[in-house]
Amino acid sequence: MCRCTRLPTNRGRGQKRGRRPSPAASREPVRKGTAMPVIERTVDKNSDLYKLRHSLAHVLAQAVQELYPGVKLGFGPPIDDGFYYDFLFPEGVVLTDEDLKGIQKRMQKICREDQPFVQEDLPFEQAIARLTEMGEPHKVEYCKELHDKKGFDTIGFYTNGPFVDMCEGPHVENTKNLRPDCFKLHSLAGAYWRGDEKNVQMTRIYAYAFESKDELKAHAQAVEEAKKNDHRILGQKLGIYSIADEVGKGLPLWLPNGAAIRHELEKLAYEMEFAAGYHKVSTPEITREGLYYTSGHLPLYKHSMFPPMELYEEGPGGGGEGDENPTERYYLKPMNCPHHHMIFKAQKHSYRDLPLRISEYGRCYRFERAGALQGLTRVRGMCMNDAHIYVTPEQLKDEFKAVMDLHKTYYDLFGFEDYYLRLSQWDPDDPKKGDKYVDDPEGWAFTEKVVQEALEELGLSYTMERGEAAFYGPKVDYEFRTVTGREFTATTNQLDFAVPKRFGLVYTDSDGEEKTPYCIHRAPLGTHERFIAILIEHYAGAFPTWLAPVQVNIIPVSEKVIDYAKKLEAMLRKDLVRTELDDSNATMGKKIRSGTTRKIPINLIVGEQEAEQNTVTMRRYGIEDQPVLALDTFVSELRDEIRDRVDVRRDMR
RNA sequence: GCCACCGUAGCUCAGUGGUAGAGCACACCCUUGGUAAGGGUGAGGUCAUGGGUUCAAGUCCCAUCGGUGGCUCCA
Repeated sequence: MCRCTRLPTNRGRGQKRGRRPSPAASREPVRKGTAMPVIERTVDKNSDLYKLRHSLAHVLAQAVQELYPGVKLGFGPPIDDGFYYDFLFPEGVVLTDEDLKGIQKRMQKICREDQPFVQEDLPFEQAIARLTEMGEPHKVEYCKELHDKKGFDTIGFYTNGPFVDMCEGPHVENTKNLRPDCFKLHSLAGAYWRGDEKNVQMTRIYAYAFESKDELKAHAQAVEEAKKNDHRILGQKLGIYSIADEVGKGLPLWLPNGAAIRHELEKLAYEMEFAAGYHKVSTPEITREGLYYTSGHLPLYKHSMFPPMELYEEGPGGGGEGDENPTERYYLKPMNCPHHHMIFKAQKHSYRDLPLRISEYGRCYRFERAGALQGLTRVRGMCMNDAHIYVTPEQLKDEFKAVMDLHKTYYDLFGFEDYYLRLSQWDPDDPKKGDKYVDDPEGWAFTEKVVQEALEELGLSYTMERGEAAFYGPKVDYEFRTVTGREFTATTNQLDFAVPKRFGLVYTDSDGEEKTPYCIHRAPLGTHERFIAILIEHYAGAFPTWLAPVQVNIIPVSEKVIDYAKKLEAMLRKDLVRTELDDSNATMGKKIRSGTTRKIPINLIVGEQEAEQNTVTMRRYGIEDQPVLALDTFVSELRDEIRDRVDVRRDMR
């Protein structure tokens, strides 16, 4: 991509006009696209911080036991920014946010006491006896597991004051080492025992904890600050999307500004895919059920699909109560792959056609559970940057690598740095593997080797997850964290050695034999919904010009120059630049403020001087200097900036 | 789906049982202004929805719907 031609970024240029800007205090700060405050992801178990958090978790349990006799304990580990503890409260006791204050107070009291942490190891039988006597059924269960499955002969316990917990440690020496002002209980949540929703739901209390009061305060502030970049806040403020009860949860409405971003992403994808030899296709959003038996979505994926639309002899809606047998069932598509396979099948293919790459920004609908929905990151209706690539075994690795390269091109363009790759493989030792994976150990061995080699040949680092594969093959996911700290798979590259066979897809090889192709499922721009959520947060709502919903805002100094401003607007719009003219009856300062708070990348000031000299004064978002540019220079350089998708503020993010 | 909390104007929020409020945004008028909020006037709400308690409910209770934070699940 050419980056040599670009509009001046205004930095280092001397041209300034007018007064100095007013004091910064009156301004909306130009936010950086920061993610969550930096958090230690893996705290060393012997570090002071780990001991502190671990010990405070015990103090929390101790305080809760004192205040709510009869409470049962679950797990209480240190986490990234503090710790939590899970409790099962006696029947009828419901904890609310208000109660946290009282618990925190009791904890602080314990911290002021002189209670040494004393460690002891008990033989397994004695440990069970003690936990049983303590009335801790969950601890007993876990203790047995440590013994039976992990071979522990002795079990560790820690005692401080009146409180005893089964625990491997380590801890601080004494509760008085725990500062009462460096932790804060901040939220309550339901959590299933051992993370299994078939188990009882316990009450989890979360806390922040740091080594000093200042760090705690800084963390709480950073969390507040990060929330301002939340795509749900900015999406509302910048008019990107809206979710209306009347339409349905998880079904976003894209406002004009959001639709403009979608348009740019689709244009980007089209250009990249066209150049890489993809063929664009289009498929319907509803489909007869039979296709999903072929694909295996029914019944395997049924829980994530909207229930079917049923047709009866007498027409849609049916012939009434007695008419129980629909003649046809249609489903909203949850994925595009079955349709793309049908497109492959619609024509006869030779090995000469391969790799055959078919792509579509396809709309899919999934019945996500209500509690899982979240802004744009988790929705029920989505539009996916999908493509399926059919290849011979020989082509598989290179094509998989080409998709990884495409990812890299996109990620470099956006300047993404804060993400990681996750390689998901099957789990041959999973007792339920028959339900989760295609039963073809050789296929798994081959494709996993291909994927791993591809990653290594490209020199990419990744984490490996056993048991996280798709049912048809291994995959590489690109994982992101939102400003609120949630992790999401943004984009994906998957290998499929099973489904083409189910569909009976074949190509004629050079030897005249019909063979089944491998398939790569890929979505390097993910779905519009999740990807735009990431972009909003990444750019803190201040998009580079090519992606910005409104690219140029024209601010006439007075009505005297309205004709010049209108001419300018018409000229830019003719060039397909998303331009607005602020001809409202407001002062110039007000218009600048408004253009800036809307994070429009370029505000143009035009007054009598500009009109006379055929120039514009360019005010870029987040950049102080304001050059005066000849009109044709501005237009041609803007055109280049947009065409080359240059992000002039890249180094400032 | 489960646990906790929340739902008042387009947005952000105040209003703890007795005549629905503010700021921003919006409309109109004055102002024609050279770099982050000029002034005035006005419109806008069955207080999410439906029941209940009460002489009286935005306020108390119940249910439903929606949102937030988690758990589970996932692009």
